[in-house]
Order: sequence, then structure tokens, then C-alpha cells
Amino acid sequence: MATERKVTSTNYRNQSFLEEKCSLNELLDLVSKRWICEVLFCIEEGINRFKSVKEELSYISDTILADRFRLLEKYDLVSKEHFDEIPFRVEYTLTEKGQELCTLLEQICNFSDSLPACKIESKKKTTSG
Amino acid sequence: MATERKVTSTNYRNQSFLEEKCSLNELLDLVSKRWICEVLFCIEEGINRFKSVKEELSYISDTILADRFRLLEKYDLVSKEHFDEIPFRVEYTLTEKGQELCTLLEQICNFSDSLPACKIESKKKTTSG
DNA sequence: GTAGTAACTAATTAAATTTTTAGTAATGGC
DNA sequence: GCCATTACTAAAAATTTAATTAGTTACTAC
Repeated sequence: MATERKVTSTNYRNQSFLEEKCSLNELLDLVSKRWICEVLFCIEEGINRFKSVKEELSYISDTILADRFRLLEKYDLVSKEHFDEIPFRVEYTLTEKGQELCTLLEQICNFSDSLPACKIESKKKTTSG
Repeated sequence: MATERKVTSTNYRNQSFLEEKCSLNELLDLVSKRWICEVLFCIEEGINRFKSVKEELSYISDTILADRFRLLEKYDLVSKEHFDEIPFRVEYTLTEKGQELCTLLEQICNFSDSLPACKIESKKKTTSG
């Protein structure tokens, strides 16, 4: 995740242009990052530790998971708590804004289920439950 | 846009995993593509031809704009009409689903405006109107 | 002191997306 | 015929994002 963006590129200029035009573009850039919504939903369901989220989301890597927690915290969607027990543990919980976003995303989820083009994948789900 | 996805990569597997888990992930993958929301909003406002959208969205390229129209059509969010006049013209209009999505995106837009982390950019807007 | 766990980070590599450049078909004007 | 226009497409280069590999710190168990 270390690689910095090239602020002199047209690629960067265009993204900035869109974010300045409408903050929606900034939020979409965030929530469309791979795994991030599922991490958010895990936390909503109480799966709120590094390890448990990692187990829940089969293929996610440590690097990405750490990055997603960091982003969600940065945008004040989740808050992090470090418990100084022995052994210590870290827990993530949704903030009010995070909960609000979950609700909005669930609405979009319902909408996407109603889209014929997204149904191709949904059909597969019925076989496994 | 020609380059095909590598279906044997873990990158591909992970995206598929997410899309099968929830169709939200497929829709987010679509709406987070650069320019696509703005193209959708242009059409909503009646800026509905290739050239007029291109003029409205300063930096967008032909390649991307054509791709975005194609994607929006594929997902039945917009419909394309070719008028056999002389000179011919092509117009895009929102479908019912497209209008529904716009409404949802506008809700998210309001939410993102209320997020402190997205406010940094919003402040800039006040200087220019 | 060696192995193991939780929660991470840094550097590298692989893959995807976006931008750039150049070109197409159909039509009209000169 | 040559240039201009609209609505595109194809191929390549640039940039960004995600995945992989290898490590860290602080602690417990043996």
C-alpha cells in the first residue's frame, strides 16, 4: 500500500476534479475498494476483531485488511479500541456515521438484487443456500 | 479497454467471491468506475448526447465515455436511441432502474456531504460558488 | 530460549483501470 | 477530392490498486 499517487498525472487530476465536483465521488472511491463493504458489514454484525474478520472473509490478506480498517477509521466510520488486557485485544465498532452508511448500502444492495444484470450471480447463490 | 481480465488470478477470484456473496459488490464495481456517476447525472439532467456529455465533463476522453455509455446500457440503466435524421444523432435516456439508481446515489451524496472527512474538498467549492 | 498468537507494516510483484494516440463510418460543404 | 463533424473503436502506455512475501512487537506456553 506504500506506493504514493502521482499528483502530477492526469489520472490524479481527473479524480480530484470529480471529488471537487461532488463528494459522492470521494465516498464511492472509498466504498468501492475491494473488501471494504464486507469489512463494514462484519463489524456491524459484531465480527469486530482483526482475526475474526480475516476468518470470515476467506481470501482477504493481512495487508488489505489492515488498510481497510485504517481507511474506515480515517473516515470516522468505525472506531478502534485497544484493550490492555493480557493478552491484549483490539476491537472495532461502527460509529453513528458508519451505521448510517450501512443502512444506505443495504438499500443499494436491495436495488442491485432487483437489477436483471446482477441477477446472473445471484442465481448461483440459490444452490448453496 | 481491450485488455481482458485474467480469470485465473486470485485478483479475479476475490472479486468473484465478493460478487457472489452480495450483488452490492457488483453494482459498486460499476458505479465506482471513474466518470460513470457524472455521466448518469448528465443524462438525468438532459445532457444526453455523446458530444454534450463530453463538453460537460471537461477532461473525459472519448474512449472512457464510450465505455461508460456501453456499461450503463448493459446494466439497463440507460437506453440508447439512434435517430436516422440527417445528420443522425444518438440520444441516451435513463430507464426506470437508472432513475431509481440516481435517487439512491443522491441520498449517498447527501450523506457524504455530511461526513467530516469529505468536507475538506467541499470547502473548496464554496469559493467558486 | 524456541514456538506460537494477535495485530499489524514494508517492500515487491501482479493485475486492473485509465489515459493517450490514432483511426473508423457516414454525412455535408466547398 | 479534401476538410469537418458526430459517435464511436483499437492498441499501447501510464497509473493505480490488489496480492504476495517476509517481517515486527508484545506477550504466553513449554
